[in-house]
Amino acid sequence: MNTRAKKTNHQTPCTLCPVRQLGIFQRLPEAEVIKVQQYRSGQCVLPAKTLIYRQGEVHNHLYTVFTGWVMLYKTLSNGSRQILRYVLAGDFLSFQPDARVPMTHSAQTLTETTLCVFPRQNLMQLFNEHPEVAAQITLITARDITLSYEYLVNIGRKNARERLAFLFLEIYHRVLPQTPETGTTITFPLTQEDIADTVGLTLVHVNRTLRSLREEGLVQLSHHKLTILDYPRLVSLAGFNLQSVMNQPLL
Amino acid sequence: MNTRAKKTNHQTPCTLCPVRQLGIFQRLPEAEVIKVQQYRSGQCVLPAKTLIYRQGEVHNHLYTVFTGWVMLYKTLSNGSRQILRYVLAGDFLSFQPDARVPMTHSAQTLTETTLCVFPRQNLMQLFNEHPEVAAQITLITARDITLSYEYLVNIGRKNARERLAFLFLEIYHRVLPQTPETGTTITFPLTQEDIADTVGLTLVHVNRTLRSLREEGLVQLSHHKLTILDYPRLVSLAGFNLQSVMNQPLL
DNA sequence: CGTAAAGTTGAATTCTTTCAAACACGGTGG
DNA sequence: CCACCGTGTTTGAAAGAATTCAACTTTACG
Repeated sequence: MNTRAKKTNHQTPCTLCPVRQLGIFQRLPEAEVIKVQQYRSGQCVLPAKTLIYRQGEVHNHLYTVFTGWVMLYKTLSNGSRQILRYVLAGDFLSFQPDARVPMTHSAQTLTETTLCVFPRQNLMQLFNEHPEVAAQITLITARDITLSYEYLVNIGRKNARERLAFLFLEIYHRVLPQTPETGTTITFPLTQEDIADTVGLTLVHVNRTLRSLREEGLVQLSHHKLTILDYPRLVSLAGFNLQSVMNQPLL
Repeated sequence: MNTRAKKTNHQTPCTLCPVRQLGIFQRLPEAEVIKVQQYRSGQCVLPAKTLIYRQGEVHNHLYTVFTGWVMLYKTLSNGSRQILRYVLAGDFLSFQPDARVPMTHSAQTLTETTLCVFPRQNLMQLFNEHPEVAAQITLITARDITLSYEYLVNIGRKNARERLAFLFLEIYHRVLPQTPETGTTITFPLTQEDIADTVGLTLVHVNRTLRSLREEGLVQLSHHKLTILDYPRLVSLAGFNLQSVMNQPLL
C-alpha cells in the first residue's frame, strides 16, 4: 500500500530550512545556532504518503519537521493501526532511546514534507558540546509525553464525541501559531479513517459522530478543511485545556 | 479521599538509597556518581496511598523511585480517572517540561515507597556539568514515551481480554529484574478498579474479563498476587513484545 | 468484631462495531 | 468532454462489546 521513502538531497545545504527556525533551537543565541548546524547532515523533501521509517527497522536518523504533516503509528498483527501522534512543523521525529534497537513505530508523511536530518551518531557529541541543546531536547521529549498522556485520557475515558472534539482542538491549537492569518478554518489532511485510528474508533462510527457534531453546529469537516464553529462548547465537550497541548515556554 | 504527601527526612543523607543503584546513573563511572550526589536534596519514605503531587499544582521536585510502586494518573472533571503509568524502582518521576507550569497529572503511592528527591532548580546545572547524565535522562524519557505509545495501542485497538493480558505482561516484565528469585507469581498491588482505570474499562467489566482469563487458565489474580499461568498464550493474546516495554540497554 | 473497601454477579441498556451497499469526488485516459 | 476507476464518505440494519445499575459477598483492617 505504501511505498518506501524516497529521500532526496541528503547533502544539500539547508538554505530553505534555517536551523534557527526550528523549535529546538529557538532560544539559542546566534553563535550557538551556527555551531549546531554542523551536526546536521542535510534536508529532504518528501511527497505525501511517503514512509519515513518502518516499525521493526533499525533507523539511524533523527529529524525535525520544517513544513508538512507527519504521522507516527503502530501496526498490529491483526492489521489494525493506532496513530500515536501528528508531527507538525518544528516538532521532533523518531527520538528513540537506542540507535541499535529497531523503531517501535512507523512514520509516514500525510502531506508534502520538508525534513531536516541529523545522523544519530552526532547526538552524543551534540549533548557533550551543547548541554543547552540537550536540555531543550529533553524538554521537548517531556512535552511529547504530556501530549501522549492526554491522548491516553482521550481514548481511555471519553466517548466518541468527546474524543473527536479533543482531537480537533488539539490540532487546531498546534496549527494556529504556524499560520497566523488563520481564522476558525484550518487545513486538515486526515481522512476519517485516520481520525478513527487516532481516537480508537471505527471509521463508520467516526463518520456518524462527525455528522452529529456538524448537526449541532460544533465543527464542520469536509474536503480537508476543518472549521471550528462553536469553540466554547467544543472546549467544554472535549474537556480541553490548552496547557497540556501547547508548546510550553521552554526554559 | 487521598491525604496529602507527608514528606520526611528531606535532608537525611541517602544511605539506604545509593544513587549508584538508580537507573539513570547505572552506567556512570564511580567518579561521576559521587559528583552527581551533590544535586540530590534528600530522600523520603512515604506510606501507601500518599499523594506525591497533584494535577494542577506547581511542584518543584524531581524524584527517582528507590523502592515501592507509584502511579501517575489524570482526573477528569466528571470524576473519572485515567492511570497513565506505574513507576517502579529505578524509574523517574514527575519529569515535566517547565518547573513554573503546573503538573498535568497526579502521582500517588500504591505501596510504601522510598523516593530520592532532586530539586528541579539543580537540573540545568546538572545538565551543564554532566552531559552524560542529560543524555541518560533523555533516553529514559524517550523510553517512557515508548511505553505510553504501547498503552495507546492497548487501549485504542484491543479488546478487554487483550488489554488485561498486556498489562499483566508489562508489569510482570518490569518487576522481574528487581526480584530475581521470582517465579511466575509476583506481588501486584493494583485493585480491579486501578486496572480498569489503566486499560480504559469499567471495574465491572475488568472483573468479568478476569474471570474469563482465569477460567481459561491464563492468569490468576487474587489477594494482590498475580500468577502467570500460561505465558505463551498470554503473549500471543496480548500481542506483547518485550522490546517495547523493557529497560533497553542505555548508551 | 464491626465497618469500609474490594470483589462478584445478573439483567437491562447503551455505545460501538460489523457487514453491506451506495454515493461523491478527483483524477486519468480514451 | 466523458466514462471509468479508486479512494474516501455516507447510511441502514443487525450483532456484539462494554457500561450501568443494583444487589450481594468477601476480604482487609483497626
